[in-house]
Amino acid sequence: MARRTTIYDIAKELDITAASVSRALNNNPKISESTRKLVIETAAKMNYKQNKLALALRSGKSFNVGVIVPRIDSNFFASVIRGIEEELYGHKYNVIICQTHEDEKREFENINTLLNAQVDGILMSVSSISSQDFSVEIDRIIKRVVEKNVPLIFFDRKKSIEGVSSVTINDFEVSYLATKHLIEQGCTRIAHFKGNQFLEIFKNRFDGYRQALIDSGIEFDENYVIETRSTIVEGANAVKTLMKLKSPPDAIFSSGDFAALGAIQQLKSDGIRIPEDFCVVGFGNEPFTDFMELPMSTVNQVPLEMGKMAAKVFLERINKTGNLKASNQVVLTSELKIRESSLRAEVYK
Amino acid sequence: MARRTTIYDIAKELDITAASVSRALNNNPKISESTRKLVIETAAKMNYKQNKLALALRSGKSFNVGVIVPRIDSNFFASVIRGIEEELYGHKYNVIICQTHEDEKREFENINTLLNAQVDGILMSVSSISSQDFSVEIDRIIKRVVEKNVPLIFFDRKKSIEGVSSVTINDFEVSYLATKHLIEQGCTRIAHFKGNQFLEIFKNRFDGYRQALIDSGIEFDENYVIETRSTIVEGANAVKTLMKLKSPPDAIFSSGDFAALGAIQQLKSDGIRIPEDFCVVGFGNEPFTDFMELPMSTVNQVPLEMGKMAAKVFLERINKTGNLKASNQVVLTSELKIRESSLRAEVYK
DNA sequence: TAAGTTTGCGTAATCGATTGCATTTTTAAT
DNA sequence: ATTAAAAATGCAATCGATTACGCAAACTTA
Repeated sequence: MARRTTIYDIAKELDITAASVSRALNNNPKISESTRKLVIETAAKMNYKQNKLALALRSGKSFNVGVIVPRIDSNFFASVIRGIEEELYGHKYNVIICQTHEDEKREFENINTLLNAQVDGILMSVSSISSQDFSVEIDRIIKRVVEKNVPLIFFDRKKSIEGVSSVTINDFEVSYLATKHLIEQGCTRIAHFKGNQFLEIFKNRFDGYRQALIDSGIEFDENYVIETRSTIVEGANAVKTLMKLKSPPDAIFSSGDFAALGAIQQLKSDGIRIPEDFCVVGFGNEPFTDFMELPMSTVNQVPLEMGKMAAKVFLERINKTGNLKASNQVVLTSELKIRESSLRAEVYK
Repeated sequence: MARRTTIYDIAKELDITAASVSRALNNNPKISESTRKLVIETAAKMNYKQNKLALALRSGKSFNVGVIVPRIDSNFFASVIRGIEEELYGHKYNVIICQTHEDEKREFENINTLLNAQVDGILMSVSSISSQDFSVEIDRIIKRVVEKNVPLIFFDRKKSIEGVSSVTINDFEVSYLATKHLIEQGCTRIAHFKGNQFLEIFKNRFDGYRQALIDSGIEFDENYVIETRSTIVEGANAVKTLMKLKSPPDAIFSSGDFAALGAIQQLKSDGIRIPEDFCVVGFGNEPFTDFMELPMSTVNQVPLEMGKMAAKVFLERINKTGNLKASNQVVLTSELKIRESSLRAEVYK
């Protein structure tokens, strides 16, 4: 391996010291113009490239940020990461990706790995939490991150922890709107696929749904609420359960697109007409929702904006060394996309 | 910022030297059991975490690999990255993500950034190339990477460069199969949406398509081949052009799913029946292809396997220090997924 | 020309960990 | 008890860059 040129190599070449080379390359005023020119030329000639590792060790800044997501191959997370990368690119930061696969253990490991790698910040979306015990443990390690003063920014799946910034969408409001929309379409028995209630976003979606019912004078019925992960299979199973009720629902507001898709597939194979007999609204605006046989109503979580905003919050935090405890809770406005799966012709209402 | 504990802190605490602490923590045999125990306990108590930056500087191994993709928010690339991350996770490597947005300039920049960050390897899918000049320039910088002996592995969008490993799919063969399939369905005037011909994968897809025609005794007609990027708009426009021909085609084999989708949408709005009047096969197996009104035939590029394989090739390369020049060209078998957009009932053939 | 000021550059410490070599301590053998 | 061998530990260099400090040369100014 041809060893890479260092400032010492340049120094030797010019018979000066590495210190001068460093100064020449860093716009340090304590160097003569002539030497600077010489160094810069020689550096170019020798194809010198600064070793960021050495710089990072010395300066304490690695110019890497860690991003922790449950998985990367979902449109939402991939888009958020795209946003983060784009925003940070101009600021010379690199993005290190970690996946948890919704596994809390992996979450600890990832946080530790990133801290050991001396990242300058961590942007994360927390994993589904399987138990209160884990929740407590995660809180503990997160507090360690905060104590170390490593900027931590949650996006989407946040936890409310003092001193930690977050970027989320208006889950409650948009869920409220979605449910209201179903009511306006004439639906009266609206079911909900709720997500893991340890996660605030899913709690908020559930709350928004319930509040909309209450405000519309519709009785809230627990039997219409099923906890599902957002997969086609679980959505199909959930809707099967629902349709066995004495008084089955006539609409679903799902907290995830895939569960909604599973429900639609199941309903169709049962001969139920959508949207005439049954309306469905999903959540996430996965690309497929727009290309389906029946385009699905859903919520656009503005992932690109979310990623960019999370990156911006990180950059702000980095740039004000004082005022360390200030945390920043950004709430973006999401977009209810009404499509055919929940849009009834007037005659059906 | 509470400074992180270092081995020197532990050394001071126990009144020994950092060297001994290091040995104790690294299973070095030149240390007594008693000291080792003491050090390990104290390290735990003081919440010591190894600084990977210092280790990387000293050892020359950063345990980071760079991944360069045109964009991360496509199902294909996101899945490949997932595969890479999963495979490398167990080997303690981290993944740094870079996007080029199909911009050659960004591609240079990203390669340089990664080299400066001292990554232990680069896995990349090259960007669309806008001109021969750029192609030459990219070749030059890639050769620099090879000279520096930094492992470089192409996946999917490879370039043929000596000493560089690659993981691809059998683009020619599967395109041949897809075209043959269309012929078997009774299609006789098969068009092709080809991609950027500077990229081998698109060239291979085109060649596979053409060879299948020739081998089936169908005349190859240049007018049936249109270069498009894989977007809905370009696909729709391309099919408009095709349908204006004196003898319009009765099938399309598209080198991308989105262009195929655009074509289908356009054909439908023109009242053309699919698959009865017109068959379409895409490429990429984007999730939406399975959830469309008419599920689309396409090619599953096995991105997860591709990512894992690329990571494996990297690991192999790392682990054999000798035999440096050996490169590894892995070709995975992709899967033609025949769905309704190209599957005619017997009566129509 | 003497004194003070500025400029340019070298010396050496630092970031945190590892490791070859030297030295000390312990153990074993006679 | 003596000595050799073995084990444990310390010393100091190293990875590559930055920077406070100090010294010497050059430049001002009177």
